Amino acid sequence: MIKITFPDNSVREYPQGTTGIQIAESISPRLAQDVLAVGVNGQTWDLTRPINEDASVKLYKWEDAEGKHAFWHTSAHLMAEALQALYPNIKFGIGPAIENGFYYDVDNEENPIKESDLPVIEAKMMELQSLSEPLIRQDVTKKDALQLFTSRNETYKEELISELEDGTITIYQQGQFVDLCRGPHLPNTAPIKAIKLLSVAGAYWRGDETRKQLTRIYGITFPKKKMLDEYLDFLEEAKKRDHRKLGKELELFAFSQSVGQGLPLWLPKGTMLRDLLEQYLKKIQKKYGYQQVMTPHIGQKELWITSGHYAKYGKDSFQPIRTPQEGEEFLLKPMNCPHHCEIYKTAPRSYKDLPLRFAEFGTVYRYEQSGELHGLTRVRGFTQDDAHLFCRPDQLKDEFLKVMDIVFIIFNALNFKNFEAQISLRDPNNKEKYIGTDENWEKAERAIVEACQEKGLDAKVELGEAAFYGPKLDFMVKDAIGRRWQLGTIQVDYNLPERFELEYMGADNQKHRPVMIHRAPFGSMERFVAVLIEHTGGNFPLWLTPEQAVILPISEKYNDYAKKVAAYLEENDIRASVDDRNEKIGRKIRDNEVKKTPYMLIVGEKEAENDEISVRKHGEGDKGMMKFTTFAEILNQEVESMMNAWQK
RNA sequence: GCCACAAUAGCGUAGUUGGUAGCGCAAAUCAUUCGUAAUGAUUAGGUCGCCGGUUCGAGUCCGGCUUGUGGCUCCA
Repeated sequence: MIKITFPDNSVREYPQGTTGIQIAESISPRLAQDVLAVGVNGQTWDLTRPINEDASVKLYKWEDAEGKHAFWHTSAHLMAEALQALYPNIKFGIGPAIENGFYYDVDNEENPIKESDLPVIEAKMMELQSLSEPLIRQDVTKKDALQLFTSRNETYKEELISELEDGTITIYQQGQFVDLCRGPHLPNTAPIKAIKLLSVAGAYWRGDETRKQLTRIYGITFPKKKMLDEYLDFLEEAKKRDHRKLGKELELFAFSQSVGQGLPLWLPKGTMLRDLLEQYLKKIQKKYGYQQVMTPHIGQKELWITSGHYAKYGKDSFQPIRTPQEGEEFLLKPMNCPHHCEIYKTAPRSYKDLPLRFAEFGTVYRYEQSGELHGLTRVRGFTQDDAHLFCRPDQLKDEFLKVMDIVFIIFNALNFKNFEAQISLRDPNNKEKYIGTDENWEKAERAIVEACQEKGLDAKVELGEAAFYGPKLDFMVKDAIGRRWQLGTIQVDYNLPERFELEYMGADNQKHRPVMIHRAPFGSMERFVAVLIEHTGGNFPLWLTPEQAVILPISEKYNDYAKKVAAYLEENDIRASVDDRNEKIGRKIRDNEVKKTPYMLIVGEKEAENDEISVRKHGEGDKGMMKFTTFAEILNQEVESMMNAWQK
């Protein structure tokens, strides 16, 4: 007998070789039906794999990430089985479960899979699923595995196997389909009741641009048809929050083919929103000792040769601007750091002057690959809420922590609760990609890791994701359909101060090198606004919304009174307008609900007599009458408290 | 940049064997002067993204380009 420990620490005895599914059956038939995989001493196993020693066991259902993972991984195999049945010469790459569903990379050489083929593949999957074929796990030697997949002409699998260690190789078979696979899987395909193949895409083999591009087929499956319908509904709903759609509907920004790809035009309302965000951050930065600076949009090419950016990005960027002067070349600035370094150098600095914090909403231009452009989140011209902090080494951690505070203030004000933090460090195996000494890198990386620890911030560490001049701490927020975008960023840099020969005079009367922090709490105004639109669905907080109130006269007879109210509100810094169209009140209300204006102020005979308004709140309805002066006071108080919450 | 898909009026869209473009909203005009999610009528608006080809004839078929969408790669 073996002892099985459950998550609640209860222990039961089972015969040696008991499987996860048998354990589930011993507890309840319902559980046996719902269970998808089993955790054995922290590893996820197949339900049919015998457990031969004492173990702590957790049964995973659909609600558990591990359960979904096994479900979707098996679905990927089911799709592969269907593909093989339909296209006998198809070759398989990899086919994992992902956050929402699964994919398989395939190579159907002469006849690549197209979107129009998906329904046929789906139908075949259904057909095979109805057979409820078992997935059979088998340990194999490297030799046998190579032989098996070579005989099947699976060249991609051969490559994968050749890199594996003998004795660790397992294969899974269901029906005619055999796959190199670590597992775990469902016992059989029976639970996969609802199937939807979503899209096809090109994907480079092993993520390497220089290698062959395979066809990646994305799909998702569920144990119930209803769950699939709900998921598809969710995707439909998410489309309504797409910032590109709302940006157009709410007249925030636009693109023009004549202006160029990835070069957004900010419309009046979008500009208002962006301005308000900038003012908010400026106010915070002022409190935190920043000084605003302004620098030109271009600079001599030599600036970026000095910084190292030209060597790394020069040929893939907007090309230099020439002048009538032979040999003179300027670059559109792709970042603000060199300019800010030059500001630092305008005066001799003393250790007493530091830290210096130069902030600028700096517009930069980067020639992103055409395929990368995406709404406002990835553009070729954008404005960073940039600042560069120059400090003494002993001030670094404190400065870094204060920058983190600003990021948290911003995220908090806009209700970004589910952000993820990522520490991006050097790839230790690929150091030639980076500039600067090992010593400086280690100092910088340590500073970030320690700052996160001090703040109790649970940050994921990613190797190889650092900028070429220094490590960074990034804050990522998801968009409406779950794509992650980097917003705030904080970077520690020992390298640029050296390249620009920045100095300060220490208390010891010796010259020292300052440390630099690059930081942008929003990241870029464009991307931040994009993610904000998707988070709010266009229902912006009152302090930020371009139009806070609209006055709706019942008929044209009350237009003059409406204008009087509007003038008062404007005098009191409230953004309001009059809807004086010749329409019925019901129509005006509807249109302004659709425009998501927070307050509708309805005025007719009753209101005009007493300097009153009828207040209607967006999404809530009629709030009754009040003096318009009272309304202005209440609204301004609300805005005030929202904008100053961070100071408490 | 690569793979797949798409592009019809300001916006959203119909147009299924190729036969000369509809609809809704918005706009303009007129009537109506209205009390909490769409008043009615009339009018105007389209070289069907661009260039080329096939054809008696192309929104529709073919090729190239541009722009966009979903991914891959990239992201200072």
